[in-house]
Amino acid sequence: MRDLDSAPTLDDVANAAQVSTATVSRCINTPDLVSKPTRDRVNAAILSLGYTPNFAARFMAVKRTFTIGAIIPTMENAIFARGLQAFQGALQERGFTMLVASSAYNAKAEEEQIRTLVARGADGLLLIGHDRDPAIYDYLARQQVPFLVAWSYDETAAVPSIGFDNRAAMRALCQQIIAMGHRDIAMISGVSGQNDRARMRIAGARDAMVAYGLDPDSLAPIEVPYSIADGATAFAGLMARQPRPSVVLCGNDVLAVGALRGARQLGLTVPADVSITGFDDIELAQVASPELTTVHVPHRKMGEMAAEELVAMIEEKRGGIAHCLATSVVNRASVARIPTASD
Amino acid sequence: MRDLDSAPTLDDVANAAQVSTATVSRCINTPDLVSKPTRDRVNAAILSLGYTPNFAARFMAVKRTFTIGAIIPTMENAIFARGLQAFQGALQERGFTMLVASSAYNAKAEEEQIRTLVARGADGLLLIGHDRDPAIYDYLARQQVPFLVAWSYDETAAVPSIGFDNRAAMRALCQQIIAMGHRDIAMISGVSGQNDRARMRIAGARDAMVAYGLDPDSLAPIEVPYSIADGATAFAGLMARQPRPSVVLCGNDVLAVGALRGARQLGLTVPADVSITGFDDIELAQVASPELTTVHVPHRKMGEMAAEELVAMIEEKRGGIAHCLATSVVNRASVARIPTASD
DNA sequence: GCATCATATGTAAGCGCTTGCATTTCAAAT
DNA sequence: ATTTGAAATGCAAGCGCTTACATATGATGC
Repeated sequence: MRDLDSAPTLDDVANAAQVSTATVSRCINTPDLVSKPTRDRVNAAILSLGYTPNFAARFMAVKRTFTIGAIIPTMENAIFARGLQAFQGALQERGFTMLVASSAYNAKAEEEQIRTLVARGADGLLLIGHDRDPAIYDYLARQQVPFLVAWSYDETAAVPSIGFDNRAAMRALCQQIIAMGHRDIAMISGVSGQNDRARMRIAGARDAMVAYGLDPDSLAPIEVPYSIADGATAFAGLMARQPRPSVVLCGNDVLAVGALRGARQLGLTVPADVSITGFDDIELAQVASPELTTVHVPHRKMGEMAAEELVAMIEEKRGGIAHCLATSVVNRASVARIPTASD
Repeated sequence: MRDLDSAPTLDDVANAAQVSTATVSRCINTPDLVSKPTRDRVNAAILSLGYTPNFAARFMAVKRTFTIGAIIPTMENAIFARGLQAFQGALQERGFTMLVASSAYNAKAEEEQIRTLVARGADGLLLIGHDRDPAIYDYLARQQVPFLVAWSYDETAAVPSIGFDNRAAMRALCQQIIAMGHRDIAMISGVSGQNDRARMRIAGARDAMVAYGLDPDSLAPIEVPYSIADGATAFAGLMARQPRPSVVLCGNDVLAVGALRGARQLGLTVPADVSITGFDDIELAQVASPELTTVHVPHRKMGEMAAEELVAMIEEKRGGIAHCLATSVVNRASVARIPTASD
């Protein structure tokens, strides 16, 4: 009689089916090695006991979990959701399970999540962006856990990444804005401290300004957390500047929607009074009114590629290969053309 | 010399610090039982080796992981994100880690995720909605894993839930709609098959119609997956009905935004030509234009309470206590008052 | 009828950790 | 000086599983 006080174990099944634990294990993992009658008996026992293998025990024995951990900055906005969903889908096709943890844009928390996931035997990790304490990379190396950085691409970084060129993407958008006649450009950025994506987007905007002979320092981006409310507040601040910006570049769509709200509160019409752009092209961008001109990022594709690459790294025990995906500017209704007298 | 081929273990640390594994373990878990000099020596060894405890091994020894699993239908829309974020926050305060998996509204996948999380030693589980194969509840009971159902409240259900009364909430909204003069009511619902929330919302709408002497069958809800595109398509179908509905109740905000888009495509003005309502009150509802009249759900509160309750269930080894949170109708701009000739 | 071999099953070690119990150490009390 | 007990540490079993190796069972070929 097994202990009713806890979940059934391999042993319980073995007893019930009158075989050894080895046979039960084989029934589960390599059924071909077990004769049909025995197999049936074991399966019946498994079913009737409601047995599920204990992962931890299996992990200890084989050192594989077929689990991939993903640590994202937040679930609260849709930026990562789509990519992750695709990531998970692709993973599942390959027999892996995804577990996600969110760090709330907090470096310390992220580190803890990483340790948690590794300690739990994640076979690999998906991380967002490059910026983090080098100690974490040391740790990962020491633990020999394959990992991949996504949502960011940096050919100079030592770690493999699958993403897009945030800088070039914002540069392209900003160049187009300038070409449309805008000269007084402002920007609302996410907090760039531990966020290379935010930093690169700022850099891209400055690049474009330099290319057109504008003073990049006049961009003077204001940095706030990625939320609608913060976007609105920041926008109000920007509108007080002299000269008043004719366009506000936003670090992402959420911020842009906030800016839109800010404009409405100020009684300004977008894009007639002021133009606004986003970044990411999440659903929000099309729901907003006016619809946002933004940078389209192939989130889904990125998630799939990340899964593919990460699994390959694990299975083939090799380093990762970086991939850079193309982004594109999508023009919608939130940007106006400005007639320029000269220049 | 330890095997450089794998992560350092307790043994490695013990060797390096010249103590037994027991002492190292105590250093980590009950430092008070270890003398200062020894502790320092051990900590130094831990640091220099970059040691992290192996969770699986610890789990095997103590049967606790301080991990809670959450299985949500999707990450793709914000419905669950806010609640989960709050859930995770509250969990963290209590020393637990949250791991989430998404089932993509697929019952089979959900079952697998549940097993995965349980097998990985989750101390407890957060599930969304009541509808699922009874076998899963059996399994959970047999494995003795505490779990809590959220986003749904059902006092008659045998399992503990923390949520709100979807039926009453929709009833309240619909009653108000009728009171505003609407008689031709249509509805776009999520797929109600394995989704008690969707079903209850439909039931609530019917309740209201019955209360006002309208034929509830005329509601004839059309069911589609929760996506903007599907909402738009469904809306177009509804507008072809005779008589044309004066209001379209939507199963959630995402669908409502889709309906809004559908209306725009048809050249209809909301709410002048047709009214539209949502459910959930996620950010989208305020970003949409016109802003959505919807049912406000206290997601954040729900997440926090779920965390509190689940942890209590685990720590105190007791059953869960159901809680029902209040929802409220929030009136914004997507519903018009209709002048009724009579009655 | 016996060696040979494929097939089916069992035995037991080991994965990394915790923890009850045993042992050692050392200071305080007698 | 001896006893006593608290404090610090070590020993070793056990958590549930996999798997190399050993063993048993028949069928096959000579």
